[in-house]
Amino acid sequence: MNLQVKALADGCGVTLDTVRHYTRLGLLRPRRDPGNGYKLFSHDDVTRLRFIKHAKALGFTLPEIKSILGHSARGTSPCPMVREIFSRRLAENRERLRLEMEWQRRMETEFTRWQAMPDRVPNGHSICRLIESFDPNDQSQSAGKFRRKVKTS
Amino acid sequence: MNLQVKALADGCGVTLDTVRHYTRLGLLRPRRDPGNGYKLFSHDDVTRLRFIKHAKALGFTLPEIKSILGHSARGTSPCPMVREIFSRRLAENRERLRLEMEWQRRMETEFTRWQAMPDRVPNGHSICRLIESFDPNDQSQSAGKFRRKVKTS
DNA sequence: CTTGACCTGTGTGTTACACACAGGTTTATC
DNA sequence: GATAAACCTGTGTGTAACACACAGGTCAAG
Repeated sequence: MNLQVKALADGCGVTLDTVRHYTRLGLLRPRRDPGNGYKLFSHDDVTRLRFIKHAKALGFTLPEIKSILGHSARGTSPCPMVREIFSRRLAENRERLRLEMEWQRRMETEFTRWQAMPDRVPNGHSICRLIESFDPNDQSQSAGKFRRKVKTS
Repeated sequence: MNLQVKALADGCGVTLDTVRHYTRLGLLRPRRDPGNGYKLFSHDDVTRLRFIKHAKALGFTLPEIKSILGHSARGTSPCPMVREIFSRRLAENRERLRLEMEWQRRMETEFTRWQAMPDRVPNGHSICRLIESFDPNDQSQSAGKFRRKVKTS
């Protein structure tokens, strides 16, 4: 079985760039066609790619998946590590969601307040009154994590 | 007022790298010391940096903030745009949080199921039974949808 | 043999910084 | 005044997980 990038991608329902990305990270290890340097994937890579899809759907990161694949290649059971990572991730997300829900409520309130405020033209002291009138003073930490990508496959 | 990077960062409670980062993005526009090429920030930059902190706490992205600062520099009121972006962000986050909460419940259930499963050593067909036993209600993954083999040139 | 569709690898951009590094500047000591 | 330590600087690179752009190779049709 000698699949080129497109064949593997189409067969597994991912994009070309995804296959290329995983290859660059070392999650897939294609041979190279000696003639043209093209990547050639085996059936083993199909198994790996499907596994990666599963693991990603569960919230594992690519470095974590790489580590799991490493265990697998060395013949040791990755299951304990998998449970541990997953458990930690669940706890993290539980806490993160709690904070974000709380923050969301604050922001909805803030927006309501803005609706009653007039537009102002900026001057030397002020750039946007709406934003500047927000007082982040609270026990709530800086919200750098507020926006974050999520896949909902 | 000629503040170097550290003075501005300390004065506004951000890291050196934050100031440097905003400068690289064009959110701050220091002059340069002709002697040594060091960045020199004005009081105007202090106002901007404080504004950026506020806006970020509200969930605005740096590109959005840059756009708002542009409006401000041109003397037009950024308030309508600010309300629009903020409104859209609120709706996005509402939906995102809803989906994430749902997903989180599924994952907690999945983890409970895993606790009852035995560890297995990987083989050619399986990498980790736990992960592979998860069914993301997805499309079937039958083996017949790969293309023909590619002849190696 | 040439056109055009299709395919390939690699390089770069995305978010918001953090970190590493080599080198310049200021301060403390002798 | 010289020197070493402490402090500061700019720039380059890395992070997560790809998407996009681009130049060039391959292959069937005409």
